[in-house]
Amino acid sequence: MLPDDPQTEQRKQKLAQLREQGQDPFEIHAYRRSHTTAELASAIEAVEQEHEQGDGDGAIDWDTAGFETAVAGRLMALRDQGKSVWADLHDASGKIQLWVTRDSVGEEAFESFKRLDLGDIIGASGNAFRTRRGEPTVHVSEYQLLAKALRPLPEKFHGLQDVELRYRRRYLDLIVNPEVREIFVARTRTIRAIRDCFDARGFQEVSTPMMQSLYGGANARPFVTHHNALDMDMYLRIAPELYLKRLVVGGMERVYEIGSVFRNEGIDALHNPEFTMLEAYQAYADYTDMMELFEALLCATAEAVNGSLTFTYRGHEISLQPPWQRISLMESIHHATGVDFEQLHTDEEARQACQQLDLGSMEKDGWAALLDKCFDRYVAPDLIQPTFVTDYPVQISPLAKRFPDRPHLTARFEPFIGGEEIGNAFSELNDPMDQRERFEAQVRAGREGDAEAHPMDEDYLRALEYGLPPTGGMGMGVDRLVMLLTGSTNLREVILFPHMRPEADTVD
RNA sequence: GUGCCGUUAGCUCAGGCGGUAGAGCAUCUGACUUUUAAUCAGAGGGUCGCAGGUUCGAUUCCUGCACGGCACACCA
Repeated sequence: MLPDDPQTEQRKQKLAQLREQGQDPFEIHAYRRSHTTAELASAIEAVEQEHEQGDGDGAIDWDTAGFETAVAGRLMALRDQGKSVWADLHDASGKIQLWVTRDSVGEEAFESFKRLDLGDIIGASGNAFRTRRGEPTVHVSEYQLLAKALRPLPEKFHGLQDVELRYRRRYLDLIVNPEVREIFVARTRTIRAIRDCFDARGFQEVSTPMMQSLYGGANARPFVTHHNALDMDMYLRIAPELYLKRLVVGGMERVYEIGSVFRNEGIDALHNPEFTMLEAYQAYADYTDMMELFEALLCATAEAVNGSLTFTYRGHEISLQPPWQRISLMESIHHATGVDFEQLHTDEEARQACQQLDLGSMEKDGWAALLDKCFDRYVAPDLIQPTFVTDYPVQISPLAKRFPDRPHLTARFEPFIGGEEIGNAFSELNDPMDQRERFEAQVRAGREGDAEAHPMDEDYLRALEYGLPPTGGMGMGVDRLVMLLTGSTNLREVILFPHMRPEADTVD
């Protein structure tokens, strides 16, 4: 059990006292309210407008014009004035002021109202009115304690600042930092806009396994778990890709999935081991269709969150107005660094060519890793306005289709906004023989120490052998999109419960 | 994983060249029937992250550990 501080001890005593008096708040099962606080504020405004439009002369007499209301929420401020108490009541929609007077609730209830604590959940009913200072208020005639808060809340003015506590105790963060709730409203709107966008285009939302006996669809290390009854290790998925394409083989021509994926790697401002991925596949389409899809998705989500196609991210004014620019991956690197990866054919040549650049230690890096480093360092940070980076080399695109006339390149792109990659898309490789060779190359890379290489997936190859239509596919990190749209600079600001090491006191 | 920095009251933060600490909010007592970071008067509250070491004495110095932040590494 966690140790109690004196304030908690005091609150527990108050609860014990209530129980002795037969007023245990935890015995209450429901409270029927007539208004949320936001509804009540607009209802009060409506009364005022009616008064103004009618033959209303002068001030409203709230004793007659007011109306009965019942609200419920968390007590967030108490301003005791002796024979009257002002309180702020917060609910999910906002807040409302309560005015409790001795005359309105009676001597006994008035005294026990004063014994309530900040954080207590109460329901209150009474006459709605607006104070002289303009605050919509309920003049309480009856109230009920619905749940006792046994622990004191963080400070009302500064809120909860400690980032560790904010993430560990997100409930507290949500109670005292109203802007946090806004971010998660934006997140919900984003996901709803994504669904609307796909649904309108005739896509079917599906769920594919999160626990898999074989992982794939991305270059990442998986988490391993164990199924006891089957006595077998399983992997948490790193991507839904290979399952979704099996569905396209099965005739589900337009599918998408929004769900968690898990990657066993470091944690930082842009990475959480579990994050939310969107993937979509469209039969008879190619990667250029996916570009349009990205443009449509970003526009729809930005409208849903910010009501505009332009927004500010890290000081940059960004416009999502389509069409977005396109640049070729290797040309952009050539342009920025003078290194032309298309002319480099071995790891050694690539290392030679990169000597003059500031890439840190390169001994372990091959051609592909150096290309990545060059791009990340010299090109990506400048891709502020939405840009499709195209034509990825086949070596680093094991699931993407080649260009017939340029077989070393794939019909693949990654969109960048604000200097950050927000997704990945390509024309899907549907040639089972080519796919087998790509897997074999991955398996070789794995044997040579690439921990993120794909394993061989015979069933996926068999599915391709039944025939995958030409298909365009895309993936997007939903959390990063929400970061972008909300101006957040840390992924954990848009994930309700980001991963943390266990807190010593709370585990046995 | 490596390096640097941090951890002081429920919360937000000061402070201490080694002699066990302060403020604001919150809490408690009292005053106050239009307040809203209410106000006024008074009071209580601390294993200074944990464990060792040095020392007459450690919250302060040293070492280790835990958790967190930032950077790098790994990685979308």
